[in-house]
Amino acid sequence: MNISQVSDKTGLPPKTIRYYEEIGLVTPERGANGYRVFEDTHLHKLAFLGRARALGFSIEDCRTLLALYEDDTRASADVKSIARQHLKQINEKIAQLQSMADTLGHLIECCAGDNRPDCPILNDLARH
Amino acid sequence: MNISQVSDKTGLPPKTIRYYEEIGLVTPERGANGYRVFEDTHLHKLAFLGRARALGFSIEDCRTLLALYEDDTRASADVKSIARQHLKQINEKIAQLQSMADTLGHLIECCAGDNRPDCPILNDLARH
DNA sequence: CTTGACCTTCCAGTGACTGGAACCCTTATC
DNA sequence: GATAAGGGTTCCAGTCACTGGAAGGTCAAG
Repeated sequence: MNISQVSDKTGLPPKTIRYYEEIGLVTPERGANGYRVFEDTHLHKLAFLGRARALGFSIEDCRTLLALYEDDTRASADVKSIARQHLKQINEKIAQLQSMADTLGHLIECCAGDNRPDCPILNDLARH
Repeated sequence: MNISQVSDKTGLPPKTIRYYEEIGLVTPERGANGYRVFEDTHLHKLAFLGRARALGFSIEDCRTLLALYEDDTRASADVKSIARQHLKQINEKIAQLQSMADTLGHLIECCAGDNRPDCPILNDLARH
């Protein structure tokens, strides 16, 4: 399989696939012409990576998850621990964004949004 | 005022203040010794920037907001428009993170987290 | 034989800083 | 006057996970 077929099947851009090879997440062989040759195992791994990334896991988490996936003697506790930690960070991020959104929403409501210069948003940013 | 005093008063690290100068957000004079000399106006602008960044505005948005702030003939509608657009992006990001969190939370609940290898989290990531 | 769609590598850029090295200036103390 | 601590300065590299683009090799169809 060539890279564009893998791209189509996994939804990952070719650039991303090459990048994943560069950082050692997949290691496809090369054909006589220098093209990467992907096997089903690579396809499978890349799809795994795509889904893990879609859940927001960092590349390093993905590397660990992939290693755990390949390790028959893994403990599910290890996977769960990574996922829990990640979920915690997501929730913290959500809280932070929500706080921003609340503040912004309030300021926006207070702003007339007309052609006069008075603006509670700027007033708040400039508060002394 | 020297940079560390400005840092103390604004809460911005000196590195960040230098960076803001580099990209033209503030333009302090220099003393005979080459040190940056900050006036109250700079302090004020930097505090403004700190608060705008804390609300998640991009540097380019901050640049625009600062320009609007300094423009007596501004229309509050312009400020409101920037804020609205930003709020929209925040809300989109929250929705995306919330969706991740929901999926992750479900998978975590389903995972025994013991020393056996069976793991619904990995199964989901590896689904065919 | 040419065209167009592939593939390759390599380099640079993204955003908003952050860390570190190497070096200069100021102030206080000995 | 030497020295040491604690400022300040510049410049370069690194972060994260790609993404864009240039320059060039390969392949299949007409």
